[in-house]
Amino acid sequence: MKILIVEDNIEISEMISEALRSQRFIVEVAETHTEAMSKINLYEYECILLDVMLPDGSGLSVLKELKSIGKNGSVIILSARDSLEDKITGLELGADDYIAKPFHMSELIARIRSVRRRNGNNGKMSISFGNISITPERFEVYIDGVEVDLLKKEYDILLYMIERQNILIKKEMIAEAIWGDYIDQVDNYDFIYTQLKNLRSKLTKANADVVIKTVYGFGYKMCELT
Amino acid sequence: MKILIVEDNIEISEMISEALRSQRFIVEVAETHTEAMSKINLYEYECILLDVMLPDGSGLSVLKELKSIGKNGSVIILSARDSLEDKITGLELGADDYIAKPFHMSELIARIRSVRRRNGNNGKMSISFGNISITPERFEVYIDGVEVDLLKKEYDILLYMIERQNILIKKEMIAEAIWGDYIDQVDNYDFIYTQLKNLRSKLTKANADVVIKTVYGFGYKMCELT
DNA sequence: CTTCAACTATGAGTATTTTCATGTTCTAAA
DNA sequence: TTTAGAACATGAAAATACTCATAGTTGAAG
Repeated sequence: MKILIVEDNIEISEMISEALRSQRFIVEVAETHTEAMSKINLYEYECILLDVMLPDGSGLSVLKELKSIGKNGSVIILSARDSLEDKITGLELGADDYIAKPFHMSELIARIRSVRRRNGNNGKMSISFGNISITPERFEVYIDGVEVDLLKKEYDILLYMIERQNILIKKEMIAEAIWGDYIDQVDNYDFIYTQLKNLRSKLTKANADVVIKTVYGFGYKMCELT
Repeated sequence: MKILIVEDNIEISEMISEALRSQRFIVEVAETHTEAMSKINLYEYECILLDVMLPDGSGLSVLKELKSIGKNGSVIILSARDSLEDKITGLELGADDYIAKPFHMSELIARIRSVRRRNGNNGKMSISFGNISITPERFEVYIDGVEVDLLKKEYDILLYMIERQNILIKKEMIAEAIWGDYIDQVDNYDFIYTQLKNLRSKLTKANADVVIKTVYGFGYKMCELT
């Protein structure tokens, strides 16, 4: 899993590289439009993280050029501001996702994994946190190597939270991600409480060393047991 | 409320569809001038979102052609740039509104609603076929004016099929539309058979004058009772 | 440090969805 | 035209998801 970070600010790219390397990604960095293009021409990257602000041109022009020469690795746009304009232009040019700075590293990692899965890149990737490991292609969950039976909704929630490990997750986001449209303006979240209760109890019973913390008035956070 | 998005960029059209579907609109997408015209000839759309830049001709020519054959659904022009010519030409050709990219989804939705209101369709946004009528906003189904209780999956399927009335629908499409991704490679369609059985029996019990025909080896087709 | 209202947890009951076993219909090939 | 196998239908059972009533927690206001 080779990733190219196109970003002129060295502190930022270092921070990202470090986070990704700790997740066993192989990371390279390009600081300019020119450098990015020459690297892209020389090597294959499975995913490219593209800053929109570069010293010698917009990252979007890299994207454009990249698509015009027929490269098809996944591209995630990093934008300094939450600019809808960049987002639309980026997606229009063929980017796979968009993330606004500042972002949590784990959110970025979640996006990278999700983009990879969407693009069907090699089917054997598993995601893990603590002693929990998930194989999204097979809908299987292991804790300490032992398979755990989860119901579909429980599985959906667990996957969603593990992809966002250590991040505060609003209840609304969970509802939207797992239940989708039908959950527009609900007056209560009983269905989440119940699913979470059951999920938690299964995780505990299987001796998971991660825990779903409640953040009063906000949502939840999946953390490692200290 | 059926909406056609005429837009060649799939990322963008998907972003829009998703936003609209979450608002209970029924959305279809055409990627080219040709596809757009054939869909418009086949079905009635209450609103058409028209990108001005298409691979095989300007969206404006779709608009022109559409007006020349006397279709009167609302049309909203989506322009990649804030181009005054496009706006003027579009409105001159009979578009109902114009919105410049990038736009906020909420703005687009507001425009659609406003256009719809202007065109006098206020409030009742319902889809019907034979004596069946559905109010997607309220998840209600009426047959001969009498409300019929359907379970959620039954409702989903009915809505999906009514939207595609008189069209052959593959089982796979139903599965994908109603059950989503995790149905990928199933070895049987028992769940569809069962849902269909229950839906059919409810429709019959309520004296619907439409019927779900089976097309052996392919799927189903929703037809009016002859 | 109380109090109160909003928020969350939980067990049990209810409803919905899926699976299963079995029977029926359809189509292509003999 | 017969027949075999796949596709589909169906009722009932099993699995899953949701709702409800109730109880416990939290944090801000007094």
